[in-house]
Amino acid sequence: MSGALRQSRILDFLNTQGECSVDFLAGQFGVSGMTIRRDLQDLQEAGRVLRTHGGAAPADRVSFEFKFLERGELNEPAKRNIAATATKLVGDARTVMLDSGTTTLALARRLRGHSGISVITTSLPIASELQFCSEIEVILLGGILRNDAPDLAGALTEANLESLRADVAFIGADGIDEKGNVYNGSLAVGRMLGKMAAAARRVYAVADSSKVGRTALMKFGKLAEWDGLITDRGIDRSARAAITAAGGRVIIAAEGEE
Amino acid sequence: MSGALRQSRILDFLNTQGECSVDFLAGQFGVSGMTIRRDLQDLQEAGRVLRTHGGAAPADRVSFEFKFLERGELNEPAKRNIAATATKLVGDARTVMLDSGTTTLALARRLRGHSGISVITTSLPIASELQFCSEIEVILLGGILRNDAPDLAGALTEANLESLRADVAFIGADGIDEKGNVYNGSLAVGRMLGKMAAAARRVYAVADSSKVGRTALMKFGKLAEWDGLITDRGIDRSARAAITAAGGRVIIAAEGEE
DNA sequence: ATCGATATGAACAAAATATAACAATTTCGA
DNA sequence: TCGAAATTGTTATATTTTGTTCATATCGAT
Repeated sequence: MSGALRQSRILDFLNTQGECSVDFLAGQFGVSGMTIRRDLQDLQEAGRVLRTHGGAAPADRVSFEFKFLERGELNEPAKRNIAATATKLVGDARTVMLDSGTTTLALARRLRGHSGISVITTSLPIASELQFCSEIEVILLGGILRNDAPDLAGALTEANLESLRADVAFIGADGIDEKGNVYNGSLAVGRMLGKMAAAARRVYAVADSSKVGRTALMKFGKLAEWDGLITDRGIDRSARAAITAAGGRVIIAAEGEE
Repeated sequence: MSGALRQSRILDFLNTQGECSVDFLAGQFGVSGMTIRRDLQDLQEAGRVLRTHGGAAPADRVSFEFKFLERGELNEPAKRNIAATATKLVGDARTVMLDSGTTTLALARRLRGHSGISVITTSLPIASELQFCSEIEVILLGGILRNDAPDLAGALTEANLESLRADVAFIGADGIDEKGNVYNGSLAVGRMLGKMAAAARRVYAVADSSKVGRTALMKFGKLAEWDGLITDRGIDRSARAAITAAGGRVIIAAEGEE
């Protein structure tokens, strides 16, 4: 059993039966007390348990997690650069809509500096990221929690979008073709994103360059009707030219922006 | 066997039986540990597995945590008993509304066993708790994320409740007086909970006995119009008699139910 | 407050595991 | 068939993890 798994199990024990002694945990896992102490120290530093003399107690807070498959690295430079460029395009908008996704999550992190803005999103991680920013109002759109991703979609989400307006929206794309059509891999999400785009005065697509030139299940928008695509310099030259010719604006994220 | 196929099988192993050691995988495929390590490195870079020392875990997930100060101990026996009793009262309801709070969170954990039900909630921890139960549909009501608690309220939440109906609702109370009036400490949340109660066929209040005999800022319901209050045996005898006389039903949670 | 018992963390040692470099093998296209 | 490229195995060298010992700190009961 790996250390990470053992630590996770220790949390299970603490959460189900309250305080546990080091000796008890050592016996449960067949390891020495020192190992348990080191585990508990890690967990304490992460704020997940409270150390007591002789053992540990569940932290005096409920922590919960939203997990999702990490498609690409959150820290991929391209995504960070795209997020940095997108942040500048927020400008003086007071109301920002954010689609879910790792790029928009990186963008949300950068919004923490801004104050007095409202963020409207379907993404639980984004809501999590901004929950303690007292200067930012987070509005979560209602809807059905998807099984494979921590975000919301469905009829309720769409209905909510009908009654909201934003100054700017940043929407992720699973694919963008040469004509500037924007695609999503899910029918339900694509339909919802179409309404999100319709509810914002300015709309930007965010997508790393690998998405350009690909299509996906559902077309839900057109760059010519939006305000731009923010992507990285890896974009294919001819694809870029074709999109521009079709009326779309392509914004290349500057590199090394932090 | 090709490398790609082997990597795909490795994912199968990890997903079906959890953490696997390098040696185990090497034995399964009849290849050296080095080959497995290279496979795992590829999979890790693709974000599909988590490396651990000695093997890999399927927790190929990024997690985001919501944390909030817990007012009472989640592990307080009274709350667990109340949750256990409430679970039985779900009966054959297909749609369950859950207020946010530690008691309802404990109730949500018990619902994981049920299949084919829909859970409607304003609580992010509850959504988190149920997100991987594929048999349970989680509907998160939209709304404004509160700064001091991981749940939603506001006009959007109330509007969402207008369009939903549930078989049963469990609603936490900050206070319950002798006439069976149910109170909440926040105006916005109280108003929202009034709508939640109106949207359910059966409604139960859940509150540990310390809340009985107290009032709070806003009255939003009346036990006489609901189906009962689930509390623990610590409830004051005269308060219980008064509530019953006023037409409220008091349900005492059995102890030691796990 | 004092004492004995227990818990703790630092330092070190040992075992298990990872990494890098290189050799051997296989694959695939011309 | 040949040879380049990719894949895999082997070996030697780091790195991580775990266990043990021991001086110090902490707790609970007088």
